[in-house]
Amino acid sequence: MQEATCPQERIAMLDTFEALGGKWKLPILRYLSNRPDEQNTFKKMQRELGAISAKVLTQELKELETNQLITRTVLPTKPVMVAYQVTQHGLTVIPLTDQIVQWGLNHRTELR
Amino acid sequence: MQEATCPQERIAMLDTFEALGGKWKLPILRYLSNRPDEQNTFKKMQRELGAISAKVLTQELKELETNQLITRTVLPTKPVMVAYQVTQHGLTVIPLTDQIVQWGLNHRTELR
DNA sequence: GTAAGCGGTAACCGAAAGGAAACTATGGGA
DNA sequence: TCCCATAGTTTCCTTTCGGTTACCGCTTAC
Repeated sequence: MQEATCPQERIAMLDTFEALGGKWKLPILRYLSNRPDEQNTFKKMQRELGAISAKVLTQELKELETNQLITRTVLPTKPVMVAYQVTQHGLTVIPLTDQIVQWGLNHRTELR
Repeated sequence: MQEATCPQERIAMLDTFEALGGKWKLPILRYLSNRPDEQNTFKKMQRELGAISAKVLTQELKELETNQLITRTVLPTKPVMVAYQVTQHGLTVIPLTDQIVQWGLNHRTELR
């Protein structure tokens, strides 16, 4: 009897969703990859990303850092600032998000 | 001042998640795309996909049909059977899922 | 008649996700 | 002294997601 679904594929997909799942991780990675040379501080990101709360932003940034997709740097400024940057590994997500965007555009035209 | 995030990209991503989101839609599409010539009936899929409940399977299939990613055919058998097939449009999801699988594999090796 | 297989539907539940508001600690300026 | 800004943390709340169980109508086999 044939295998229902290839288990290692399922596991790989689950790995991806675990690292990139959640409402804001992909937007955050796209945001940071568009601003590789700026001081992407917490408050600046919160202002510019849209309607994300501090709690969720903290959470998503932590998980991205755990998965080595971004780095966190504390700056020696007077009110301490923290800057986030996308890593080399984090940049590998961009082609994937590009394809997600492309599929969404195509899907919309497909439905008329 | 620069745009925080390109709004049309965000919308396209949300479109994709709306059509493909949920625990089982991608596995179902991969399952069906691997069996284009079989009678993929409800019960057979439920048995072979793993731990999916009838309620959720019904739900996911409905949404996939709404988005024209699969077709639903009632067969003229004595106990009525229903067969599902992936559409041409549904097949366009496969390259995307391939990349999701690939990224998951790569991510695992990246973390050692 | 009764049980089994088909393709569902309806009611209920618990867990998780995400958002709002208040709060922390630090330091600078009026 | 009070207020502002930084970067969070904590508590509470609502919504959503997926799963369990029971049930329906239909047909065939025992």
